[in-house]
Amino acid sequence: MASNILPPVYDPDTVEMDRYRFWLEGNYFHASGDPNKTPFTIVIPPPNVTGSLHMGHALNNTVQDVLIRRRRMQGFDTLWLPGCDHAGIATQNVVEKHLAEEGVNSRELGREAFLKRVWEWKDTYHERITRQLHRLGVSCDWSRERFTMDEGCSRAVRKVFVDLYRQGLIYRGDYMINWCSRCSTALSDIEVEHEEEASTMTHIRYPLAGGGQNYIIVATTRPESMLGDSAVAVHPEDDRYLDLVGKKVILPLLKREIPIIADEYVNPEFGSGAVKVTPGHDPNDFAIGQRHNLEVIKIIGEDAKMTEKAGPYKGLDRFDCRRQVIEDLKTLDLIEKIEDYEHSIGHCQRCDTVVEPLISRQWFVKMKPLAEPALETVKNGQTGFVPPRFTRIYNDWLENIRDWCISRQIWWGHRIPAWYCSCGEVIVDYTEPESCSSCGGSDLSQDPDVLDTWFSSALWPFSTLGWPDKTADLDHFYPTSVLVTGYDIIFFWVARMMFMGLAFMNQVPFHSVYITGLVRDALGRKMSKSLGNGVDPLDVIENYGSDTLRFTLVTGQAPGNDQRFRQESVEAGRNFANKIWNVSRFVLMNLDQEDDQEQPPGEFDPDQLPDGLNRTDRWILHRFNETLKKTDQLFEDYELGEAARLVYEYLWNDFCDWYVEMSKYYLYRDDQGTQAIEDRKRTRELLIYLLDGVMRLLHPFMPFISEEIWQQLPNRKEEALVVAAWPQPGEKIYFPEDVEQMDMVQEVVRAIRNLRSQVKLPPDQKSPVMVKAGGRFAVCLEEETHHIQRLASVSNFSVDPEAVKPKQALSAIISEEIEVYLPLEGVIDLEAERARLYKELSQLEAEIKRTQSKLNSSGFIEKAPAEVVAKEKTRREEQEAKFQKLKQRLQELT
RNA sequence: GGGCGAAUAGCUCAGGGGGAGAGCACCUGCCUUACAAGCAGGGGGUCGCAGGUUCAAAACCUGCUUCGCCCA
Repeated sequence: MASNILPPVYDPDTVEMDRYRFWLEGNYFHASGDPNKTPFTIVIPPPNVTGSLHMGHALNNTVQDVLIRRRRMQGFDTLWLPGCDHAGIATQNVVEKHLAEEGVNSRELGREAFLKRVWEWKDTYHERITRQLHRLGVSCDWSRERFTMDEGCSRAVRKVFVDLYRQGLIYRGDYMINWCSRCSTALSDIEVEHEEEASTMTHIRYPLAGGGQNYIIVATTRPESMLGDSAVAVHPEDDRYLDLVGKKVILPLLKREIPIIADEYVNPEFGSGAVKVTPGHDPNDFAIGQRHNLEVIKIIGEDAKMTEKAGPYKGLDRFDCRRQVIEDLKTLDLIEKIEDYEHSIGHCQRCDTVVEPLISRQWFVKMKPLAEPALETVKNGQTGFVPPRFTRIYNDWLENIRDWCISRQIWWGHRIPAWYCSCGEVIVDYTEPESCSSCGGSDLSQDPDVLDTWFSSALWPFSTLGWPDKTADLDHFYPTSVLVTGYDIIFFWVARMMFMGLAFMNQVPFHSVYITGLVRDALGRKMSKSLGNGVDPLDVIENYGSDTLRFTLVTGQAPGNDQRFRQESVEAGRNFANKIWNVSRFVLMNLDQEDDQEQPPGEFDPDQLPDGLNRTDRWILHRFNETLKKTDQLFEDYELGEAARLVYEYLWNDFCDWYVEMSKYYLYRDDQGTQAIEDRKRTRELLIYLLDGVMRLLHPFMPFISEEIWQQLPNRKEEALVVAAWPQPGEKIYFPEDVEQMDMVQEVVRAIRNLRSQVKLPPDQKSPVMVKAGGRFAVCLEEETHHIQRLASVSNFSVDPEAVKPKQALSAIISEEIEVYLPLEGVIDLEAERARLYKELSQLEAEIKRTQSKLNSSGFIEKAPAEVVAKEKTRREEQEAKFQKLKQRLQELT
C-alpha cells in the first residue's frame, strides 16, 4: 500500500497544496481562549500592505511559526495573531506612484476619492500577503486577524491619543521637525536616514558692522542657509573673539545686521571657531537661538523652495539657491575657500529625498515620562532581548530620547482626533464633537493630518486583543510571550510597544524579544529593489517547497545575525526533505510483510520497554532520547538553527545511516523462526515509533512533509500532527553502555570499509575479516557479526583474542585491544600499504608528542582536574599501544 | 567621535577553557531492492594579528587590522 502511495522523489507541490487546507479545515490554528490552559501568544509583526512579502518576512514568520507550532504541540493555548499594517507614508507613496502611471494626480483626485483607491490597493495586497503566508505554512489564527486601520484598532488609537493629550503627554506646537518635501510631510527623527556623502565646506567672510576691512569667517556645508542666519556664535572662552562678542556683522547678500554671540555649544577647535546660526533650519542652531532669543527665519518652505524671506532668491529650489549664493558670494569676494568635506546628510526613509529641518506646527508625544518605565522593565528583566546585546541598543535610545513628532501631512492613516473651532478652541475627543465646548459654535473642522503609522503599531499587542474593551482575549493572552522582529525596528516598534503597553496595560507587551538578522544575497549584499538582487520567497517555494525554504532559513540563522541566502543552502535543504521522504518510504514499505497477517506491528511504548530489545534498538532509542533533550534545551534558549541542525544530524546520521541500515538485517532475514519473527515485529514497531517521533520533532521546522508522512503512519492516536503531542524523553531509556559498544561496532565497520577502499574492493565483492579483540568489546563485536557483515561487505567475520595477522592482509589498529585484519587473495601493494601505515604512524607520533608534553608538565598533573589527567593518561596508554602495533606492522612489511 | 557585530577548511557558516566541526565544492569507488537530490571512503585548517590570564586558549581579557551595522 504505502509503496504505491509514495513516489521515490519528493514532490512538495502535491503535498503542500492540500495540507494547509487540511489544517484550516481542521481549525487547528484556532486558539481556544480557555482560561484553564496556559496561553502562548505571539502577535505578528504586521506586514505593510504596500506590496508582497520578501525574504525577511519569510524568515521572521518561519521563526514565529516554529515557536508557535512547538508550543501548540506542547499543549499550550497558542495564539498567533495575524494582521497587516496600513503603512501610512509607504502605502500613500506607492498608490500615488501607481495613480501617476495612470495619469492621475492624487492631490487633484481629492482626499476621499484617493482614500477609496488606497483601500482598494489595500484589499488587493492584503489578499496577496495572506496567500503568501498560507504558502509559507504559518499557523496563524486567521479568525482573529486584524488590520491597523480596522474599527477596533482605530478606536484604540483615538483612545490613546485623547488620554495622552489629557495627561499632558501629547501636545501641539511649533518646533523643528524633519520635513520631506517630496512626501510633503513631517517625519520623526528616526524616519530620517543619515548617509555619509561627499560634499563641500564653504568658508564665508562675514564683514563686521561699522565698516573697515575686518570680517569673521564662518564655515558651512549649506551656504544657502546663510540667508536665514540670525547670529554668528563663538565659544565664550575663545580669546580670538572675546572682544567681538556683542558686536555685529553684516550678513552678506541680504545685508542684515546680526549679532555675534557667545555660546558653549561652539567648538573652538573646529574651522575658524565661529559658526553661523540659522535657527530656522538646523536643530542645533534652533537650540542656540532659543538660548539667545534669536529670530527664527524660515527661508526654505515646505516645497523645498526659497521663501520671500530669502529676498531675491525667493522661489529658487534650495539646491539651485546654494549654487547661486556661492556664485554671488564669489562675485563679492566673500568666499575664503571651499574645501571638500564629507558629512552625513539626512534622507527620507521612504523616498530618499534630502530632508529639510524646519519649524512647523505639529503634534508631539512627550517622551521622557513614557520612556522611564520602558527602561525600568527591561532593566529588571520583565522583558528580555535575545540575544541580550540588543538590550543596550534599546536602552541607549530610550535614555537619549527626544519628543516624538506624530503628525503626518498625508491622507492615509488615522486622522488626528482634534477639532478646531473658528473661535480658536482646540477640542480633542474620542468622537467628533457636535459643538465647540468653549463658544458653543458648530463651525468645527478636524485636523487634516494623520498619525505616524508607528503610533498605531505601538498599540498592536493590545489593540488586536480587543482593547480598549475588557475582552476575554485581552485577559487571557496579554502580555504576549515573545515578539519576533528584526533589529532594524527596535526603535520604531519594539520600544514604542513597550512604553505604550506599560502606559495603557500596566504590563509589558511581551516577555521576550527575539531579534532576527537580515537575509542578504549570496554576496552578502542587502536585498533591494534597485539592485534587483532580491530573491522572491514564493519562487523558492515553487521550486523547492515551503519546508525547504523554512529549513534553509532557520538553519542559516543565529539570533541577531545576518545570513546570506544561497542557492546551495536551498539545495541542501531540498536534499534533506528528499531524505526524509525516502526514509519514510522505506519504513512504510516494510510494514506490510506477509507475517503481519498474524502479527501486525503493535505500538512501541517507551515507558513500557518490551523484552527483547537488542543493542541496536537500545542504541537508537538512547540517541533519540538525547536528541529530544538537547533539542528542547536549544528551543528554550531560542537556538532554533542549532535545534534544526541537531534534528538533521540525528535523522540523517543515526537513524538513516545506521539504524535503518541495521534494521534491514531483521526485516529481510530469510528465517521463519520465532526469534526472527519476533525481531521483525519489534523492528517494525520501533521504526514506526522512531519515525513518528522524529516527525514530531521536525514538525515545527518542516510542517508540510512531516504532517504528510505522519498521516500515513499506523497506530496514530491524534488526528493531526499539528496538534499531536510534543515528544517526551522516555525515562526508562538510558543505555550509555550500548552507545559505547555501538560506537565500537561503528568504528570497526568504518575501519573495514576504509581498508576495502584502499584496495578499491567493490561492495559486491565480499571478503573475510578477522578481528583480534580481547577485553570488553570482544563479546559485543561477535554478537553484532551480522550487522558488521552487512554494513562492511564482509563474508566471514571472526573475533578471536589470539588472532594473528595473515601475511597477505591489510590491518587497522583501532585500540589497544582491537585490531582488524583484511586478508587479500592477491598480492597486496606493499609499497602503498607501507606508505599508508607510515603516514598513520607519523600522525600518531605528533599526537603522542602533544599528550606526553601535557603529562610531563607538573602544573598539569597538579592543577588540572583529576578526571582530565586520568583521561590524558588513558589516552597516552592507548597511543603507546597503537604506536607499538603500528611499528610492528610496518616491520612485517619490510 | 561612541557603540555593536563579524574574521574558523576553497565557499557559506556552526561551535565555544581539556584532541578543529557541518553543508557545499574537491578526489576515489559504487545505478547495494528508501533515496545518484543517494551510498561508502578520502584530502584539506598556526580558528585575522600581537600581547596577557591559565597547568591548559580557537574559545576568556587587552590592544590592533579589515569588513559591516547602529548612534551622534
